[in-house]
Amino acid sequence: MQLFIRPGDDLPIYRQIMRQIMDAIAGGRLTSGDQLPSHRDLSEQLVIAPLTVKKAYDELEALGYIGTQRGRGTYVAARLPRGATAAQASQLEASARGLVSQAYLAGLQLSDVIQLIKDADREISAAPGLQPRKEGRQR
Amino acid sequence: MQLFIRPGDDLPIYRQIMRQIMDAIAGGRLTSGDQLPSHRDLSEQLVIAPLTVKKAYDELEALGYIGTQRGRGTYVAARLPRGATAAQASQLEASARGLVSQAYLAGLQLSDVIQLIKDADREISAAPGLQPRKEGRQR
Amino acid sequence: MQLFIRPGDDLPIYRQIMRQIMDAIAGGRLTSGDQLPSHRDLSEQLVIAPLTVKKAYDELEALGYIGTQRGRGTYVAARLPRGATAAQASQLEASARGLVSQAYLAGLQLSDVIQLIKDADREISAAPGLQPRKEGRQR
Amino acid sequence: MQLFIRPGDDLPIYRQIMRQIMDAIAGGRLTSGDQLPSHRDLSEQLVIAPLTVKKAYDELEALGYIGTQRGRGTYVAARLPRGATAAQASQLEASARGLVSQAYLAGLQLSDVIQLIKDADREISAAPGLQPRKEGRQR
DNA sequence: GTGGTCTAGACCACC
DNA sequence: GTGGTCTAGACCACG
Repeated sequence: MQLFIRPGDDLPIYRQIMRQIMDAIAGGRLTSGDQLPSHRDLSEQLVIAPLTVKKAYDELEALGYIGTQRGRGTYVAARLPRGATAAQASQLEASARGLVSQAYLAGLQLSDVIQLIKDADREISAAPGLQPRKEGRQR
Repeated sequence: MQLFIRPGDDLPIYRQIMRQIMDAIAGGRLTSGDQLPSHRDLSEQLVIAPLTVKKAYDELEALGYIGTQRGRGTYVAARLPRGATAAQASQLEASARGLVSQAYLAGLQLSDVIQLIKDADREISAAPGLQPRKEGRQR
Repeated sequence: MQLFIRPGDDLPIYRQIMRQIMDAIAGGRLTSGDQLPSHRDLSEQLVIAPLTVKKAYDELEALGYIGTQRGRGTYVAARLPRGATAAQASQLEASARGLVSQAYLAGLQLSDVIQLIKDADREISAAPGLQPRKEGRQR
Repeated sequence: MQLFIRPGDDLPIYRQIMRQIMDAIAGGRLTSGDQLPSHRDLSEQLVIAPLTVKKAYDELEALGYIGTQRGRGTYVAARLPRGATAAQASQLEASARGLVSQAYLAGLQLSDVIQLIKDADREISAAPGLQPRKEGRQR
């Protein structure tokens, strides 16, 4: 299980957790049915309050990425909310625009940005990240 | 002068202003020496508190993008802070990673993301955006 | 025997079971003296823990809907607890209020809600639901 | 401002709050743009922890009923999430089914249930409930 | 043991 | 003042 948080970061801890889990799903390292560690275990491991992890899980559940079953655990949703909504699409455009603008201010060219994207793709697809807890394994 | 803010957005208003001005600089629609509207005028136009605009200007000044000349107004800095700092570089990587991850969750492919980037490039370079207030044109 | 459970549901599994049995009694598909499947059989069929079914039966027994005869099985009670208690009445009002509110938020009218009620009535009275295990038919 | 909670209730406090606010919206006593009391004020008034109210507000926001603006307050959403989704529709059917079943067990007839619905309609539309805090008013 | 709820504080960013 | 985040506990319901 590799999940990293940077306590003083600009991004709230619970969002760092959300993002890493969503990254793992996006990269295929977590797929439908995989069990996530209990929010208590994860909080212990990351040395943060259980509620903080729970908040991340709650939001992910509200977004449809994971589902919880009382007394049993938390799992990656069977049907992931794919399919670009209009809102998603416009947000992606805004993000792309932000990235490009940011890059130009730093003196990069369009080709440099595209290289950045390719690097990110490789990183997301390959990163070891988050070890799901499959059936009886783990302690 | 076209500047748009969304009050309920995730991004604080003052950051929305900062970003749009930085975008305009990145896109060449604002260049060294161009005058920005006074924070009072801008606040009136956007129907927000003057302090909020002032905060955006202050931060931009602290970052070196603009400079104020007491009694004369606010101008885009003569020497813009180009040149990728280490911090900037790592932040760009993080942004790229976020964009790609977000896109994959929405079901897009790497090629789709690259297209998004190209679209953003065109939009940033061409958009009319922020109309600088050149020389004497007052109000 | 048709009994359906949704593991990740808001309602605990044991309550889903209780509700479906109470529905069957309300709809006349189960009546006084009908035998219910053993909690072990039912748990096997639903692929859940036997304790969960037992809890549902225990609660139903505490409420007076069913009775167990040691060594013989579980049966629908001879004298069902009809007669609206004050508590039941106020709960019914609360449920009705919840339903109406929920419907209005979804854009429905009063008449639509009444239609929903009529549909539900038809469904409850007619549905095949829970097949009681009459007399000697064993497994 | 009238909002009532029953601490020991079956329904969690934060859901009681959610429901009453949704009821108020459904009944037209709260409409788009109305400001809700701050979660701190409301928590004080109800004598519960601020986080509990906040959780109710958070969930309502996730559902699209209200929106928050940092530093300004919380408001009823401009565009309420009307329009029966498939999920909403099936949930309404389930609720209706539950109500009817519950009523029959209590010995009521179909006509009695319809009367219950009509009573609930009157109550929701007329109840004084939740006083929105319009512009400068309040304290 | 798992998730669900709640408390009573705290500090920060924003407007 | 507002909302946003976080802590370090606690108790309960569920399976």
